[in-house]
Amino acid sequence: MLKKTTKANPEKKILRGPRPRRGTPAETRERLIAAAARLFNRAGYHGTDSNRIAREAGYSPGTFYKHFKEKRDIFLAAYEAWIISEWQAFQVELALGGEPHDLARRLVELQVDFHTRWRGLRASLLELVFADAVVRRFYREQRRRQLDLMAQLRTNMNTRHQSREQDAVHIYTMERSCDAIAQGELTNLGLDEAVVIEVLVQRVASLLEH
Amino acid sequence: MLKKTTKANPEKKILRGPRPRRGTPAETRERLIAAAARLFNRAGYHGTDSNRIAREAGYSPGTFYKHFKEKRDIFLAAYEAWIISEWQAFQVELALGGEPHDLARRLVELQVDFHTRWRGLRASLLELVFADAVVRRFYREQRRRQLDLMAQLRTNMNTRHQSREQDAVHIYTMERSCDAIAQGELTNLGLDEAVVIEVLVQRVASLLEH
Amino acid sequence: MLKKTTKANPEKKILRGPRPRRGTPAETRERLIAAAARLFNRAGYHGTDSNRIAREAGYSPGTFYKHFKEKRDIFLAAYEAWIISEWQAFQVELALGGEPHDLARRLVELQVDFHTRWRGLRASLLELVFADAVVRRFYREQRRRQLDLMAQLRTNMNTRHQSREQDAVHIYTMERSCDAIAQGELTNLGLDEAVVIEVLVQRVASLLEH
Amino acid sequence: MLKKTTKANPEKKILRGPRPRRGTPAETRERLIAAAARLFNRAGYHGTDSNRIAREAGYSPGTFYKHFKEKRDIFLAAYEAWIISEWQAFQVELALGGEPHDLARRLVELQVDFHTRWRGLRASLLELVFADAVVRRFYREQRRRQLDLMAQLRTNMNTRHQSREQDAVHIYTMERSCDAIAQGELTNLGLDEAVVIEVLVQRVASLLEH
DNA sequence: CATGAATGAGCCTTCATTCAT
DNA sequence: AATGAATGAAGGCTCATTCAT
Repeated sequence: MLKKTTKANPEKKILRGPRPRRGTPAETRERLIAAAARLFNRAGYHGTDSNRIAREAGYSPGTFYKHFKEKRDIFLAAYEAWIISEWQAFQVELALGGEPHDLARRLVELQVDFHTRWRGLRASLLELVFADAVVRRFYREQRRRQLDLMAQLRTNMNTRHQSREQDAVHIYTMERSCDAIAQGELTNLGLDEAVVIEVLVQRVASLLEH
Repeated sequence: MLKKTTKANPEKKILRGPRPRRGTPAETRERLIAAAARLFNRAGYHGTDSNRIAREAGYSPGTFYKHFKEKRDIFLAAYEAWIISEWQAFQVELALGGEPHDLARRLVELQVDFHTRWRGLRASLLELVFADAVVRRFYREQRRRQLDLMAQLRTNMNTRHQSREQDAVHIYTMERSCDAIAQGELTNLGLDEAVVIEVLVQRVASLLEH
Repeated sequence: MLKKTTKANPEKKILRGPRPRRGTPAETRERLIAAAARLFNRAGYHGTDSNRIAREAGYSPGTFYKHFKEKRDIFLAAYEAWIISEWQAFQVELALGGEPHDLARRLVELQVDFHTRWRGLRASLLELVFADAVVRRFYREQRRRQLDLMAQLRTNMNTRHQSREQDAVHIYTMERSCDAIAQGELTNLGLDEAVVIEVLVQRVASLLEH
Repeated sequence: MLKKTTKANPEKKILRGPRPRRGTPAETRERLIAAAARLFNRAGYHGTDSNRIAREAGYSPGTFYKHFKEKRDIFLAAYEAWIISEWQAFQVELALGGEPHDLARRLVELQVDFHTRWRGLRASLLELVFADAVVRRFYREQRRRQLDLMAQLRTNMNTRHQSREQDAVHIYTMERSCDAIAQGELTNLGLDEAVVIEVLVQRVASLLEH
């Protein structure tokens, strides 16, 4: 009753990822998040199970739960990783500056690129935001920052004035269009992605001009 | 005699929906779809189980699977029901006509209304489109019809010329903005929904003008 | 993602109990409770897993959870089954009546017998009463009935007067002694079970005499 | 920068016990046993995990398993610690002597006190004795000593003669009644603990008189 | 046409235990 | 002597789906 007998289970040894064993907790955490991001982007949140994430990162199920209280938490962590990385890349482009139209193009391409690489996570995001209060709160917080940033940019760059509500519509336009490109929707419908991108570039550019 | 222990499903018999029992297959099917739509919109696709749908409609699990090969199928059916109803309402408004700005307002409000009532299904839609090839095909088909309709409208109404790509971006803008309103995102962020709606109305109106 | 592929798992077919398939829910429930009682009495609560209970009853894991919300619930149900059956047997002996000493002996032997057959469940009971608030409430309720019954018997039989507190100590004495016999503790320590039983019989008899 | 996502074990570093680190092996062992006793008495054996015991004592899981081969072993060690301490206290009272009734009262109160402080461990004891052969052997050994002591006391004090079997019943009565008091069962049922204690005192006193 | 009991694969999560440092 | 990251078997529970009536 008390003592567990060990059973041989040879297949359990087949690990997909590398087998790090012993690193700093931070490294392990990062590997888990990276693995989760990969899998979420391949199969979505509901198509990915926590044991598989651990295995993909080269760990066992227990390790997963040493770092994340529940499956949802690693989704949030991966989501955050995406936000941070997209954000940084965005800041880099902004800092580089350039002609409004050029800058706009680079920004749009950046967003398309990120939405493509994170499309699985993004596809799951809406359902989780709808169904899970914790994800919703986190999501709203990101949105708030995004709007704050846009407002601040408008001030700094002395761009065409518009309201936070107009900013929101702009964000939604960009976001949904980039998702469509990322999901291959346009190509699939016989539309020309380049044209859509050009439309988006125009919109962004018109914001950047004073 | 003695206190009864907890029963797992004491409410099993309590059916939420009416208790139709015996009707034409078509009626049964409709009731199931209506029940599914209600539940999907309350808890999302993954938050709704097929037995519960049957129960909500007043049927048993077996009946569910007599009418739908798998859970996904009833999602598609509910999705289709939404599309058709929104579509019809849209046509009615179009037929009523009126001043471009007025018509635009009615159309925007219509879409907001539908997206609000179907927000749970819509929230699940993207993940399913991403993860499931059949849903994806169905979704693409709807999109194609939508684009065809817009193109046709443009011709009929002799409106401002724009490309299918521009139509797509317009659709995305409307869709994502209406979702945000439906999910309560704007209110939650302290934005004024009325202002956003006004922005959308302007965009639609500008399309309706020649 | 959505569709699960069926995997062959031949060993899963090995069921220990009979394979009833389709009976009334009440029958299924009874079989599950009987199986749980058997296993709890063999290995204790923590040494018994819910899947095993289902299998022992001839069902699959899902069936278990159709009838019991959680593992604890079937423990309570088995506990109740024991209480009811011991109770009925006790009433039968009381109704048969007889000489105080004879009756006392039959009652003691009855209790020893029941504690022996239910020793595993009894062994787990205390820990659960301690650790689980729901089990505790249920347990207390049984105790209250037991005390009520003793009080009532005293009145009816016009037996030697004693307080509810004295009743409690009597109950504890009987209970713990019967557990010890049931667990084989006495034999194991080289004591004579018959002598202990005689001591208990004397105590019960002295209560039955006026 | 961005809001941190939930961490599984943010409190991992927060140690409940003092932070001893480095001491003689015997000290470490004692601290672990003390921590285990505390936790077992709070949540029972199955409600306490070995890592938590280590943490509570200010050590790591590895240290735990350096000192105890398995979780069961620390249970036995805590159990033994209780037996020894109760035993010593008992001897002290006996040595103090006094009027039979006074002595009896002190002994009963002593036992109630110990059973109260060790109630979680005691609650788990029966299940472990039932389910685990090693615990069972240990437990039986304690019982044997207890009976031996009683026999010896009877000889020394020239008390009323009774058999080992009668001793056993006496022990069971005391034990189970004290457990009930310790678990709050009596208060919970509206009985008067003081009265029960008085009953027990009478029983012990009658043994101490010649 | 409908039932609903039963299925069983598999997911999430825990926790006793190990071992490289 | 101690650490603590990592393990992995296994348990509780769910839910899409089937099938005998």
